Amino acid sequence: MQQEGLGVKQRRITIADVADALGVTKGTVSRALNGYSDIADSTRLRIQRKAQELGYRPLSHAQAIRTGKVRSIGLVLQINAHDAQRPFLADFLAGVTKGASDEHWTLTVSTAASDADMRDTLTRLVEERKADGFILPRALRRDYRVELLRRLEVPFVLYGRTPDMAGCPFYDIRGEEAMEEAVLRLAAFGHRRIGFINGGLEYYYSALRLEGYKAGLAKAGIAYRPEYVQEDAVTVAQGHAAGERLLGQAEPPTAVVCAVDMAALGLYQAIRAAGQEPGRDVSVIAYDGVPEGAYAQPPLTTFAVDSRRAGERLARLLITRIRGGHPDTLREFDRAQLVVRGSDGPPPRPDFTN
Amino acid sequence: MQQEGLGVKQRRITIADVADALGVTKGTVSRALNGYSDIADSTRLRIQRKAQELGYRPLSHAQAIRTGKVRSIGLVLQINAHDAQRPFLADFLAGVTKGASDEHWTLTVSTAASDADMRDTLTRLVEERKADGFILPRALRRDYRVELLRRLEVPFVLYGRTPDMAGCPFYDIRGEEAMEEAVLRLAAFGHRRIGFINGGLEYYYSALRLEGYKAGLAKAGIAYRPEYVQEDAVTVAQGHAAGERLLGQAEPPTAVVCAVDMAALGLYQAIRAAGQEPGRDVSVIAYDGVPEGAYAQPPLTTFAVDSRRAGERLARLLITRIRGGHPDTLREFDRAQLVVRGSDGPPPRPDFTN
DNA sequence: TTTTGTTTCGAAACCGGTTTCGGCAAGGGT
DNA sequence: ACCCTTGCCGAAACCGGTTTCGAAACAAAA
Repeated sequence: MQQEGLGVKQRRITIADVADALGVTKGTVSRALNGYSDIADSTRLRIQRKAQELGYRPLSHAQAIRTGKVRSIGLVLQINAHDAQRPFLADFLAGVTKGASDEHWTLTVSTAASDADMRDTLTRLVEERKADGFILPRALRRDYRVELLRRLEVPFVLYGRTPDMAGCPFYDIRGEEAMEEAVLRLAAFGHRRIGFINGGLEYYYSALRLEGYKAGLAKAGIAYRPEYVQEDAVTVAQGHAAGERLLGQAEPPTAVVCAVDMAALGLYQAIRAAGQEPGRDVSVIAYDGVPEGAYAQPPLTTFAVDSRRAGERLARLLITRIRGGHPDTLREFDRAQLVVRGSDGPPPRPDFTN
Repeated sequence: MQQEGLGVKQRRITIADVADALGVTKGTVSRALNGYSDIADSTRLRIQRKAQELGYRPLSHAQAIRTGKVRSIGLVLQINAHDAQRPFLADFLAGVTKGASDEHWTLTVSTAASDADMRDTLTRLVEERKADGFILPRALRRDYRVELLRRLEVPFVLYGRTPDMAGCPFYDIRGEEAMEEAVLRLAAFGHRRIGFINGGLEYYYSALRLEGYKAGLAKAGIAYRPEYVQEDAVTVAQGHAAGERLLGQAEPPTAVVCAVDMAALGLYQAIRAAGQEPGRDVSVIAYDGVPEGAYAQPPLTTFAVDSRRAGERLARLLITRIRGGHPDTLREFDRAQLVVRGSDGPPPRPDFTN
């Protein structure tokens, strides 16, 4: 346990120490440890053993000066007011650092307040070689970060999808499947008037989730009614407003699917303001799995995403990409997990209007 | 591999380029740019100008190999279930990266799931020189991270205070002042039975805030009643439970100060469960300024902390510490900002019991 | 036996910076 | 006129690794 006290501040074990201990040269040690084929197996074994015994760990920034690779994952977070990713941030970071440190990589994070800021930050990190590649969270409909990094020939991996996915590694959770399943579940309860509150318009996921909602309606044999769809609600306030627009109609929905939990919490307020009770008078199924949903009244039925796993998978994908993996093989999907709580059920009375 | 694409991928400007352009040696350029005194001012100016013109930026990891400093701030986040810091994480990170990048530093973040994990992660980052120093968020009553880094002789700066502050740089917000002010404010409204729901016991801030609460009582001339104090509530659920214990008493408080917003939101539930209305029957003042508080019914009166500023100040303090600043001069305080919303006011009827 | 390969490793250059050392020239004192 | 500083900068070593090049040792082929 690293006692080694009183300020002696013991010198690190360098590659030269390992070489000297074995009577070989630094070059031999380096090649042995890096898997070059011109090293006898017996020698490689001796060197690996001794390195292990001495506790030798190469300094990544010393390697970087020759190789150009610093073994670091870059992550630039967009910080804006309506930021639905915040609740998951800690879990997401935990996942990324897990995936990174398993391979002895590290995570370099920065933040950007605007698109221009994002560009600058990315280019700066690339120019100063602070990261070998980037995880791009929250894929946009038209993602300028992708264009930038492609031009700079810097590896990246997307969290989410974007229309033009050619040669673009990504990890994503099929939110559209969840939306479809939500509609079908509500239809099975007997709902026929099912609304949809969508998430952020600038993100591609909102396009996908809308498709999922429509697919669900189609499978359930319910006609699509544009007035039942509200776009661009990612906060409680926006969900509240969207809910008011939905419930203020002559023939309001008896159930609403929300693309984002926080919007659903706002919808709760709108439902109550209309003198009704969420879950009893209006069913709600949402998506994300934020902790607040579990404490809401009634507890929110939702499709939970595993942000930690997402972070870990993204880190792994990026690392193999940087190591030369072909982009088209680096694509991964997961499903959101339905968590049944108390906000959905049969409609208050059977509905024959549709 | 590394096919070196058809993109010209122009070579970086190195220190040698600058030197050649001016007919001087690398050493001269280096010393000029790093403020050595044995360089003529005229030469220094020429070199600075040319470096600027060419867009030369030294590679921090190339510098690091000689200097041992990578110009990176380390941040290891403890990830556990009852994590009150999550809401602020994005803002906090934004602040830290702002403070860091202003000085051309970067932020290396990692996570730890347990104390042992935290130790390992810190030592690993130190051994591999991934960070020159650390920001330690959430100071504990007895902070083993401080002991560890002291022993390793690695610079750090604490977010919060800890009992033994000798030679320990820190930034903190005086939560105790806020608690005191909250009590006085409630007393001014006419409350005499003021409860207190404290935060996480393992953190030193809870000791301080309890003192602040007591100081407020003393100033208001109200006797301290131990049964009015609940400890260790940082989540909605814990706040709910603490609220039940408070309200279940024969002579329940008419106002409650909460050390943590999330606990206050739980207290709301307990108040309603007791058939009363928060803000009208029981006043609540809390601390943190989480966004959920603004959307709660009634909106929560609270002392908001500026996490972004905290992150930025901490980054600056750490950097000057690493540059040799004396620890005892690196101490900074801020105040929390009272945000008056709708959860506090006069007691329902005057109280003469005390 | 000589030639030709192979395998394996040492020697040294190299990456992009920093830092030490010493020498030259100008200035100051006597 | 001489010595001694002092200011300024070039030369070269150095940091901890990686990578190239070539040669020694041995085996296989001629």
